[in-house]
Amino acid sequence: MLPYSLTTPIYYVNAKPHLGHAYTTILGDSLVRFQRMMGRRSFFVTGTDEHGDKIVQAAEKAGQTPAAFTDAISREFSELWPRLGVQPDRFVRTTGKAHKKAVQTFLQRVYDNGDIYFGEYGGHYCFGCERFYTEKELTEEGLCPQHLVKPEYISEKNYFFRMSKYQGWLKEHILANPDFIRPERYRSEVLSLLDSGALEDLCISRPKSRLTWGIDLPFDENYVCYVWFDALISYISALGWPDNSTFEALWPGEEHLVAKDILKPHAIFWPTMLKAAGLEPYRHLNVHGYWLTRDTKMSKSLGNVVAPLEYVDTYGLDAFRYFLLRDMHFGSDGNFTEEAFIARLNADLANDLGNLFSRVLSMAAKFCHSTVPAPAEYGEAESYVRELADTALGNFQSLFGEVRTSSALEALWELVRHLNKYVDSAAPWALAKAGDTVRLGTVLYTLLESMRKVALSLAPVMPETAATMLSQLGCPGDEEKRLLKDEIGSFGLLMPGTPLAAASNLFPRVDPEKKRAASQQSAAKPAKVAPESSAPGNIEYADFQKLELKIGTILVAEQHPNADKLLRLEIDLGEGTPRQIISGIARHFSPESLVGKQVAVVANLAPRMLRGLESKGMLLTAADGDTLRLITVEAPVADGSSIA
RNA sequence: CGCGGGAUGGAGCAGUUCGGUAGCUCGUCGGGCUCAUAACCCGAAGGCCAGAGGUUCAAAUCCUCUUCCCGCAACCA
Repeated sequence: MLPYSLTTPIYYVNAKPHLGHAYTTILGDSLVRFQRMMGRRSFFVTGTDEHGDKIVQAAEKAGQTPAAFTDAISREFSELWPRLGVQPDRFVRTTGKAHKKAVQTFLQRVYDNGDIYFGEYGGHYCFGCERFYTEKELTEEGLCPQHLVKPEYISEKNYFFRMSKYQGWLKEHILANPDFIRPERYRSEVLSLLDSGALEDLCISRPKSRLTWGIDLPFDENYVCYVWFDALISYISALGWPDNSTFEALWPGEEHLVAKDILKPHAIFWPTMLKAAGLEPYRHLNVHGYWLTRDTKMSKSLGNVVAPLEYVDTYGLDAFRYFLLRDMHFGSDGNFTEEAFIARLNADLANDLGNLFSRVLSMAAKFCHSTVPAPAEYGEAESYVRELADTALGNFQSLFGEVRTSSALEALWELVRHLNKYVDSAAPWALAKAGDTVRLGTVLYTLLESMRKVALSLAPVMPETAATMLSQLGCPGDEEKRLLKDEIGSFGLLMPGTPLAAASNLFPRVDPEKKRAASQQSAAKPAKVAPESSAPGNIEYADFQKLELKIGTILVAEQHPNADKLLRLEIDLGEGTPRQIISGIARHFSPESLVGKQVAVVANLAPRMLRGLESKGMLLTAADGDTLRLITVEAPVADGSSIA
């Protein structure tokens, strides 16, 4: 059987890990665990991408060297994965020695093949953004869309990868391999991209005069390699290419897992790069959508992207993993809300699965002294359960293998739900009352054996819970020993006489009302109960004092000339001249309604250009769902009055 | 016309590739059971599948047009 190797993207370390990273990596982990349980040798790679100007900038901002900065953020990623139950076989860093060597070998090889050439790169360069713009990206007047200034046309000598040469080959490859890019919608998107025009060659270098934080080109020491070329090669450098045999063993069985925003580099750059280097393309590019959080639209709230990781602490890791894989249909966007999370946890995990374990183990305790009973003759109902178990597991396995985790879990739940029905119709308590121990044994055995199959199937998604369930069923460690595919068509592995757990409470129900009250309490708590300012999440009073909060009167409010969502405000803070503040509240307030109001303002925020206008401060508002309200005073005060 | 996604019973979604009795979860209402985590089981109500036109024996599904939402990128200090 072919080995299975899977990569997540290597994450760019200019920001800390968030829900999106967590999802991709948990999904990857589950897929790899699944393949392992199907009997395939497997290998799981994740890592961090650490070169480029953005990193240099972010490091400068943090007052660190790029090396120290990337070390720190990279560690945040590598230390997060164990907390999420993820165990990569390799964590690759693009600043690693082996990776550098791989990139240089790769470049040299493509260079020797004649697919890298030295050429002129002309473009509209905006010094504010420190980047080039294409004609299309500029405004109608030919200005930088960010700063609304005329960019300078500069030309620069650079190295180019002859990507255009492989356009025809790539298109044929995608047409000949319908599941090369999946799901279908992204394959279509790539095909239309290829059809829409000639592929341009890819600029793959930056002169050291502009950027030194990168890997030296092997054939010109005045240049470093530019981001994508460097980053994509990590997928093979992680496997030891060009040296060791891991690569030989695993390539080209490679699966890549990415979010839709980086479709183009993976679907177009990467295969053509591989082709140019004389390597086979990967097997599948699996593309998923985004998690939308309710707060995404509300720009004013902070930290909403990290918050979901707190769900792991509140509700448990396995519930979190289950939710992510169950609620997002692969390829589409998904919604992450606490309501949806609790609803899923209660319905699927507590009511269906948890309660099934609870009631069956409890009956086994009452009627069979907590040991596995011996089955006698299977009747029609039992045949149906066995048939359904085969069908459900079969569907689960084929869907999971296609990365359709949501449908796969749904298929498995058909069995879980039926087992609850079967309990009701077979009514073991009635059999016990009537003294029919033979029939009772058959029914309970059928339930226990089916539950074992469910538990085993869930191991890739919920490793901890699966281990608990199997241990309660008297077969601890089976998730390591048993192969999932052997569970189809077999029945009767559980040994009669094996001791069972006396009770089970896998997923306690969550009361949404109480939960909300509790989380509100805990939000209010830290100030009172934990005056220890060193507690994480709290700030020192001195930190608060750094903020200069003031009241001012809005003198002028008008639509930003070049932005839908922004208003341009002039606010009198008692400083003689009013402040110009740009605020993203145009969707919530009409300009007329604001003039004359006294509002709260952060007065000492660093100025920032917004769509061409400078904003010197920030207007404070209260967000209630989608509704915004101004923070104002109960009676008029002098402009410039401070808030404390 | 920047790219893309979507509109299916009260809510959230499958189903659309390859036309053929409209399905799931939650919620609501009625009933059952007592092994269980106020859970589970049975039953019911509730949809002319956004609108208009077309193809077809037959359209949620294919084609054309329209309307309305959303994501990305911009415009979150």
